[in-house]
Amino acid sequence: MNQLAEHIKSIVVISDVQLEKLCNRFVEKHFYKKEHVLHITNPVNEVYFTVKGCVRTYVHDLNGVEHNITFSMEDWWFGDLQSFIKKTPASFTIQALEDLTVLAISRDNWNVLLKEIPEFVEYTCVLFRNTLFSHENRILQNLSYTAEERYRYFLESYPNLSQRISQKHIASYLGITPEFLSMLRRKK
Amino acid sequence: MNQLAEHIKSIVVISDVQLEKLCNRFVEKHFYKKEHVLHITNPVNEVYFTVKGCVRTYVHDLNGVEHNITFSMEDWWFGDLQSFIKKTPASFTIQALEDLTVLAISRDNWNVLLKEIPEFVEYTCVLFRNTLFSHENRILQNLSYTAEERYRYFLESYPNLSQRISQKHIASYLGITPEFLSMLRRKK
DNA sequence: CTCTTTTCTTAAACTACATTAATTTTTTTG
DNA sequence: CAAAAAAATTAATGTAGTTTAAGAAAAGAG
Repeated sequence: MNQLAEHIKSIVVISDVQLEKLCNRFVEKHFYKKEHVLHITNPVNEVYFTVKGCVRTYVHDLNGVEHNITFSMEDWWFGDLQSFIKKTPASFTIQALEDLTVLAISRDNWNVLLKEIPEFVEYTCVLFRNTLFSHENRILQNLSYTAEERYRYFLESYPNLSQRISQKHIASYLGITPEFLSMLRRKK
Repeated sequence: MNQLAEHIKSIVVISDVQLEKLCNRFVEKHFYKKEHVLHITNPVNEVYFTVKGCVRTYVHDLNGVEHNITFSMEDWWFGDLQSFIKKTPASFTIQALEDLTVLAISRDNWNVLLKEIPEFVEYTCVLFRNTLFSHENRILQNLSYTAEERYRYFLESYPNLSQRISQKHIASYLGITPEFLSMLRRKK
């Protein structure tokens, strides 16, 4: 539970008492590699903080092709936020890419924390904002950069991730085929 | 000033007294068509609520080519949020595409409202979340859809915008050349 | 450790979209 | 309203990235 506490303290000022009240609302969960944390069509009642391992969040397009939207690893949050908040069915599928330990928080506990712990409001606001900013940058990159430039940027930004995730999945994240990524890598 | 008040009331429950205190922190500003509301390299000290007109927010890539990131029109917020919050230099340029009336709020007033009016915190949180969700959808679309599909989706989502904005700018938003968009339109 | 499955690579043919450049249409401005 | 400037169209040629298919390498399972 300590890892979440550290993460929160790195973002907002909060007393240890409040921090403990906060952390008590989370439940540790485990998933095996390849297991689904969240499956489209299921209701979404939790979001997750990653303690150990990594996951991919993806969608199926109209032709049934999978597209990786994002990866998450230690100290990152993940989940289908849109469905969690709007109470709509999941639109993403989330799969563990390694054996996974997370801290899960239910919608009810989430709402309790928002009401009772102002620091949690602040913390989540900062998280939302940062996510929003990284989305902005990603949209911008898709418009401005070639696949090769996007790949190089991905390597720079997430050097450790690229060691842990198969190229097939990286290609899908970049919006290209694995074959083309393979060609880019050879060129280097 | 009424228009902003209406917009806020459509999102959060708030008393008329609070609403007036809130609205008083905004200043009305005018820009002519083609004028820049915000220019890269300038400091960012305001964000804007659109009363009348529309704007485009864009970047220059490494080759100097412009890419439209987003359009905003009546009842939409715009600005370089990232720079506004982090106090970094602007990374976007924002240009009026029509004669423009906005309500501007300075960083100082923004912070006052966040402290004094809890409903404003709630309101901005909802705005951030919605922006985040629409960014998510856009990233997803860039990965999954062809230019033609993205164009059709744009037309459906913003039928009035497509009447007011030149195709050159729409093409840039979609990440294609005006020539190719022209070809797609002929095919229809 | 072997068999099976999945992932990665290579290469040829193909397609969505870019580039260039000329022409027409629309918008802006004096 | 006429001249100039900007935007839109068309068409030929070029290229980044896809598709298909086959073989090599790596990972997973018994």
